[in-house]
Amino acid sequence: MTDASAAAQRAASVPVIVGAHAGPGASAHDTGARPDSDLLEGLNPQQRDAVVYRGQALLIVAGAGSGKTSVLTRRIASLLRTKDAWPSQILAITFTNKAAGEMRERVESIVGEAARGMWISTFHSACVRILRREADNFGFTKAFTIYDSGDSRALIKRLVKEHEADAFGLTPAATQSRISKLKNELADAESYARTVNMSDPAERVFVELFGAYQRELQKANAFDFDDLIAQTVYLFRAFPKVADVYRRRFRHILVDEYQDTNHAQYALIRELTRPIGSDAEPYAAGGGMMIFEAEPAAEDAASLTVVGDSDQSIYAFRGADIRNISEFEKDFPGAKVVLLEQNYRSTQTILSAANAVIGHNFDRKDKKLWTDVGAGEQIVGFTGYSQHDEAQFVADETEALRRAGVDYSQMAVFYRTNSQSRALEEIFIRAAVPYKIMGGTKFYERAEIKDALAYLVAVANPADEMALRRIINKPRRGIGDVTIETISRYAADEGITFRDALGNSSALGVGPKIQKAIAHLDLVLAEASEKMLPASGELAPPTAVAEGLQLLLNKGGYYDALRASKDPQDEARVENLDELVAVAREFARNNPEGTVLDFLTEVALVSDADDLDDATGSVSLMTMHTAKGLEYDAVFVTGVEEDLIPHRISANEPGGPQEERRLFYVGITRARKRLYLSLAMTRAQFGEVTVAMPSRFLQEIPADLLHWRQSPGDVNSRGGMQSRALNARRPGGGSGSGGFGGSGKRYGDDLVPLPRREPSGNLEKFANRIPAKVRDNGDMELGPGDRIRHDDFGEGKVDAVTGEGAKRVAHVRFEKAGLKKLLIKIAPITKL
DNA sequence: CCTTACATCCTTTTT
DNA sequence: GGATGTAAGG
Repeated sequence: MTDASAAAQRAASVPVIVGAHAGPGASAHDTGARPDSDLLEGLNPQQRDAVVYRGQALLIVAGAGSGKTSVLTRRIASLLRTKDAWPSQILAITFTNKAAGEMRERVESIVGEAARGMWISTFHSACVRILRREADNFGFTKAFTIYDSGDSRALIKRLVKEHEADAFGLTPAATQSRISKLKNELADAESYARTVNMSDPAERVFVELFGAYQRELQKANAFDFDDLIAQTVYLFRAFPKVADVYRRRFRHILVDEYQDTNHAQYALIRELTRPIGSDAEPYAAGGGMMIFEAEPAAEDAASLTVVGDSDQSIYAFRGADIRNISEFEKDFPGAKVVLLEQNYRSTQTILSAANAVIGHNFDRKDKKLWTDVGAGEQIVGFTGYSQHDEAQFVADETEALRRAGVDYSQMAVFYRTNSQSRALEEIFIRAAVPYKIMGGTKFYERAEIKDALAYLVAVANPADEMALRRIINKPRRGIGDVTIETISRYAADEGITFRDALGNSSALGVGPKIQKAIAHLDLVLAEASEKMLPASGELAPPTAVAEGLQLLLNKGGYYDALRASKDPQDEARVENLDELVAVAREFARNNPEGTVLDFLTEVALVSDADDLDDATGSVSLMTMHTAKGLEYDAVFVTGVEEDLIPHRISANEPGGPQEERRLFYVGITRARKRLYLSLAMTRAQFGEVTVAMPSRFLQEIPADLLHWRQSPGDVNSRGGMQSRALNARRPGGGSGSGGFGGSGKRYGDDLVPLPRREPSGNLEKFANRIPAKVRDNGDMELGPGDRIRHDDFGEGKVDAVTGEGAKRVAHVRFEKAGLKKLLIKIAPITKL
């Protein structure tokens, strides 16, 4: 509501007055010079179109690096400048909170104060805002909390156990992902039950679980991530009057990364862009497309702008439906489509490689990125013997770039799975390269942080029994499962909540020691509650959250327990908790009126990518998923191996290999000037060393674009365990036996055998050819004293053998090369 | 009720 | 290799 008054205030200071609800109409841009002409400077004709178009529906197909963020921000600025919209009429949806923050900043830098009052946020944040306002309408309270995937997994785990559902193959993980998928399709337990054969006991149990899960959430006054969207849609459908409030308010809706929206998000957009008052009468809801009813007053519907690129759709696994974007024109008849193909980010070499790779996806609209900045450097390829060797190459190369004047913050290292970061991290530490891991074991997923937050939840939302159960014995208070069950039964018998039962510790019939512990916990929670949630009408001081948190941790005994512990990790845990308190203080500074709930909401909805990268002066490490939307001068894509990218699991999923290719495409198009593709011949995956094969995607890159610093062939014919990063040998010579994939496994649908391109230069003749087999010495027996010959190092004597099985390492003293460690299974050695 | 030892599963990707 | 779960003993 402050938005509205702020807008009104500004309205007084500008010459053109537009009625409060009279939307666009008489816009200013028909007369004379455009008020937004400065916004169009430096834009190409297509970008211009996208900024100035005014109509019901606009699809901006924005290839990687085509300046879409700039277009989107200028479009918003233009809407404001031309008085086609008030700030409060704009709803812009981005993929991450960070993207939202950046967009807001950029709009503000153009139009200044006038940007206030816009909603620029993620789907999830926007829905929380709406739900908090409307929660009382449908069986929740404003104090609802948000379950992240860990929370809901814990709940599901408990339910699976209670229903003995694992007997039907319903593991917690499987159940969770099925429920999530269904929610993304806007199904609930009842509607799902109608579609399946309920005589199948497994289905019956699943429906039972789904229903129980939902009841538990409601009882706990909590939403999970998927609910935030789906329940908002239900809210709008069940209460058209409420929906109309938001339809009236948001006249211009803009959605970024539209290719990654799922059905629920699509439905939400659909609801918001209906004409006001249009669903006074019921309409066919539920699965699939809804037909746009003949609307009497189409101009009443909000205008919709979506931006996306189907080649960058990488979230199908969590329900993103590429049809949302590919059928946009069908969904919104008369929609205007603008195509942005000129790339302002990368060199032509990088773009050609990207085009070639993505061109292998069939069933896609052909789109070719181009640039006028020139070819630039060749892509560099490197093959390490192990992931450590590969990491060493990356570290050495970052150092070389640094010396050449590239700032660390302009370099990034990508990988497919989070676990790959470990090897990189080890080497980076040793090489003293400053780095920052985005994501990974996330701060807010650490046990101690979750515990601390559970304390806050226990205060802010007493209905949330999960949170209470989590902290009731942390630190150890002697309250185990038996006691918890006792409390739970007592609460049920008395018809009170679990939280209230804690207040009656003397009535529980537990031992005096335990009774005292419960009473103490109850007291601490009550005290914190008083601090953070003053009686209605009063406002808690900004510092209340931070102080309340400290109170809980101190008086609750959490800090003491950690400090008393002799586990060295607990020291780090204390530091993490201190950091959380600091986060709470920071929050208070930015949101003087922020409540505990606001704090918890913010914390629940931050993502890795948000974890702000003022990584000033450090190299960024992240997954390719996290990399979406970012760009760097130099990019290293590591682990370019079969089973990793494309990931092994994707092989059996419909469309899996294609999505993996898009992911790889996203990775390489992040690079501005330099792109490195690296892999390792062996990779330690959960203890065992496995032999890795070069990714099929490497073959899809034209040979003349890729210069192998050390090709898979080099590694195959010559051996060794230490890094070759700095003294890399020339590629070519003697390498490149055999073709690709010979006897190897086959994957998925799209392993297309490529005719080999004739390489342009002789020097790198077979450089891009990928060998089928890696050397394998089988179970070569070696022991101390044995003499061996190594292809590179010559003869030497074995000092010792360590490790087991495939990981056996020989420590060898060579006559010329000195002491080396060799992985016996694959080193190019023969026993003498 | 807590601690320890052993077993098992696992690894995509995330709001 | 790591986290998480189960069984046994204290």
